[in-house]
Amino acid sequence: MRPSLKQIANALNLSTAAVSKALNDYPDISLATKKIVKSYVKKVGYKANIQATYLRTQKTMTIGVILPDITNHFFLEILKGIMTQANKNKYTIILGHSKESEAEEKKLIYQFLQQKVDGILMSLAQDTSRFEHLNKVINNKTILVLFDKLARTINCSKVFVDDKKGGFKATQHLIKKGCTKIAHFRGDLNPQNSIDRYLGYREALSFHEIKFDPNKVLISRKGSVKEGYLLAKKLYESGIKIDGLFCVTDMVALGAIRFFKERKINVPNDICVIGFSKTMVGKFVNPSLSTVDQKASKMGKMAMKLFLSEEKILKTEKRLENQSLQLNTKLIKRESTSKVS
Amino acid sequence: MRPSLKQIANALNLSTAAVSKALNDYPDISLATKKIVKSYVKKVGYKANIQATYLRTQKTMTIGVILPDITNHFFLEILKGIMTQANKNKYTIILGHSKESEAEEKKLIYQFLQQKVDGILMSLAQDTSRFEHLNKVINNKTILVLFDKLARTINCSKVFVDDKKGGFKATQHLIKKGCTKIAHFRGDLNPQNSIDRYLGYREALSFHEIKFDPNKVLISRKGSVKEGYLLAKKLYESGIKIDGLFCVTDMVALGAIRFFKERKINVPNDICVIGFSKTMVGKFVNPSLSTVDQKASKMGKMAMKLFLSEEKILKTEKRLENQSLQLNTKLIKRESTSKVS
DNA sequence: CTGAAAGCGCTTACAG
DNA sequence: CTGAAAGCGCTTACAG
Repeated sequence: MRPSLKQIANALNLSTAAVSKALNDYPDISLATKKIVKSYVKKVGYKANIQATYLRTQKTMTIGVILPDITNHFFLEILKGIMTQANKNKYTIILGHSKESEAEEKKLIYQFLQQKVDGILMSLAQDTSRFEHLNKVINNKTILVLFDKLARTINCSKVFVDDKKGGFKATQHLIKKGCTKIAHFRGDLNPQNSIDRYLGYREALSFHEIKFDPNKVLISRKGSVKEGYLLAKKLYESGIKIDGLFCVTDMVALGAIRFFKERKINVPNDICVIGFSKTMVGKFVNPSLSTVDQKASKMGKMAMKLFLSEEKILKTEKRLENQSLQLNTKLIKRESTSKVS
Repeated sequence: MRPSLKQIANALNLSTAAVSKALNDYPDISLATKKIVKSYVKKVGYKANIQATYLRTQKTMTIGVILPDITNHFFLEILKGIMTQANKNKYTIILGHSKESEAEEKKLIYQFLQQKVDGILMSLAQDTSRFEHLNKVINNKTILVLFDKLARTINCSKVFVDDKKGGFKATQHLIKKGCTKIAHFRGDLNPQNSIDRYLGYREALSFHEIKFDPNKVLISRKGSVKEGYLLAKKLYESGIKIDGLFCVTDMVALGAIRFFKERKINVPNDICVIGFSKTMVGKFVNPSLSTVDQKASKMGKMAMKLFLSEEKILKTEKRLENQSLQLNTKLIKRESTSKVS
């Protein structure tokens, strides 16, 4: 059994108050007693009971993290970033998995609030369209940091990727490789990310004075390999000719490439293909897949840093800053676009 | 602000004791009051404060999970299994990442014990060779469940894959495809898993009366793609001829295949290759990779179930059962072994 | 069937 | 500089 404060106090012939104050470096305790207390505590390995401490201080040193898809490599890199940063600052992570469902997300948030987490770091589920549960967090004075999938209208701190610039980079890369008939398999109309990637695509076209052709834009609802395959097929059978393709995710790109292979269309020589997200697989497939890296681990790190910063402001100034942070993407050039132009 | 027990009691003109008992279904409270209390509580959305409850009951309804590698898809599937099962039973998961380091693992365990988790579910770090920290968990009467990477000697509940049978299946599959000169890139000598896969390999050979040739067994320390490549190269340059290859992980197999491709050695026609673990990539590469599925999600589910079962036994009989559970693997046949024999 | 009281392990205003 | 006492929000033996 771990010793209690009382036991320490008894052993040292001090009051629990004195021991507690010594441990927490109160200025009104003599240096001598502090030394005695600290060395004894170290010896017996005493640590304050977190739950008991909470009852007085209302701080649990716990962060709730909600991920929409726990098997998605991108979110795991984010989680890794969060955890590394959290550990450094003595925070504990409790993990929730919304499975892309708004209902699950809601449940998790209520659970976290009940557990009195100091903050919630999360990415919204695909599903999420109403935001009362998020406002509940804010009204509860719990710090909320949204990362990646988020809604601009929510009043909290945010970290997100500059998807528009990312889409621009991807498209421009194709243009520089000599592509002029560039298709785009975009994501669903709802999450901001896919809209922004699409806007980046359009901007790159107009910047390089290539006429936009709505027939070359198809929508992938789930962003899956299968959809990529089917969209490529649809485009091919419609007779529209292309020499470049920018896909909203790596998975969609992989599906498209699979279709092109079947039809003996060479990637990259006949069609250059680029994805988005830098998933694990892209490096191993043949041809290896060019993509846009979102720097997931950094996103996690920044989300946690935003939390820490907000926490500090909250403590000293009793208010929140609600900072927004936009991260840059990085173009990863690989075989699927390595045509000599 | 969430209401407290006291506020509920005041509003209902009852004592806090009565309200608490009603909520926890004590038999000595009238059905009528229970109804009143419960409906009121539901209306105002009261939930008992977890930390305060803990102080009395010593139950935190929290499970600590330690993963050696948080970006490894296999562990994430396990985590998914654990979480689904945990949620069903109202448990919260706090997550630790040991990064394959014994020191980190130790720290996390001490942190979890301090946080008074009800149980710890973990897979050992590659690094871990001493077990005091695990014994500390056991002595602390905290339930310990080890999954996947474990040490047989530790006195706790365990879930693991039947690696030997898995290795047997993989090797036998090659044999059935007509391979007779089968190499094995095995894992390091330390973790039990790679030893068992190796033993399965040997058993399959001897079962099918193929002479074992130690020169066909090479060791991959880290199980990486690069090592697979280098081992394949080494074997090739040594002049030893093979027509089948069983690798300790999918990554090693991928590396080997990359080398064979470079040398225009056809997989599967010249050499059949099979991996182990069913990583994401295997499905997308060309040729797609045959492998042995470890059913990670089931492993997580079972780990959590073992915990629940131990918890029940601990509560009623004040002792632990320390159950061991061995899971079966499943052969996944894909292109890398689809030679017609 | 219900309530008063003690106590889980801490922190902190207050008194000295 | 140190200690006695109250209290955070619950549960539970005990009394009635």
